[in-house]
Amino acid sequence: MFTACDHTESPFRLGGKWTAKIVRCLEDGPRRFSELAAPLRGITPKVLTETLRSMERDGLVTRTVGDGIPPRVDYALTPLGRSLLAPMAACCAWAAAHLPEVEGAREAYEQVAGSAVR
Amino acid sequence: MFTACDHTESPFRLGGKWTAKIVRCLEDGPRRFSELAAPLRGITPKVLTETLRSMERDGLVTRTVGDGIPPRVDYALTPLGRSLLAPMAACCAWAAAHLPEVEGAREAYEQVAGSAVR
DNA sequence: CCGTATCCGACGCGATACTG
DNA sequence: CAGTATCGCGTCGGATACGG
Repeated sequence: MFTACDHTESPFRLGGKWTAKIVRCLEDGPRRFSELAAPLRGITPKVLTETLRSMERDGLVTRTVGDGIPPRVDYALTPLGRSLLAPMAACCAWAAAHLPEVEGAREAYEQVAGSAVR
Repeated sequence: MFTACDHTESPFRLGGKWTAKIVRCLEDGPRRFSELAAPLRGITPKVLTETLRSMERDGLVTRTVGDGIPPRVDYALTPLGRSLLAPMAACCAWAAAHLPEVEGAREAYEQVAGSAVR
């Protein structure tokens, strides 16, 4: 999703299940691994690691490791990642505003589909 | 992706591979099935049908069937679907503007990862 | 022209358990 | 604390062929 607008193919997609939420969690500053996991309820450490790695790979976040016991790792948005905040906020606002409409449309559609079968 | 911003779970995601492109294809008015398939190079009829159905289900597009030979079916954005254009344009603009950066970051990351292994 | 039917591989995501 | 190691399953997307 959200490749360039000219219908060319692009190898990167921003559509991971958790990506948007992680960006927003990092909006107000760096967060530790466990600080990210807490608000993202239900995410497993494996998936959180995977997602953060791919975001790091794409230049959206940085990963800084502190040396000590216990370990401390901080994740932070890069300027590139920060530039994502505005467009993503627009989409999030859309979702928040129109979720009820979508759900209503779904219910209405189920009615029609259900009656069509019978 | 792009559920409500409050970290609640939501059953709907806008992250289909072709959804965004279809919305933009419909921006300037209704399009027939084949008119959609043409610019979306590589999409199979099955997937196009599936995607359009789910968008119809969510109230984003309408499907109007003309009676005649050959058959004619037009797809058009609903007001709800049209309201998606603005936020999506923001994301598409981001992608267009920052795609090179992301690709650069990927190459740089490959360098590091590759040298780390060896 | 506008789809449907079938089959299938790949990947995303999760559960669970374990480690430096 | 911050991960890694395995395993598994469901969904998404694609190839191909056929139908009204």
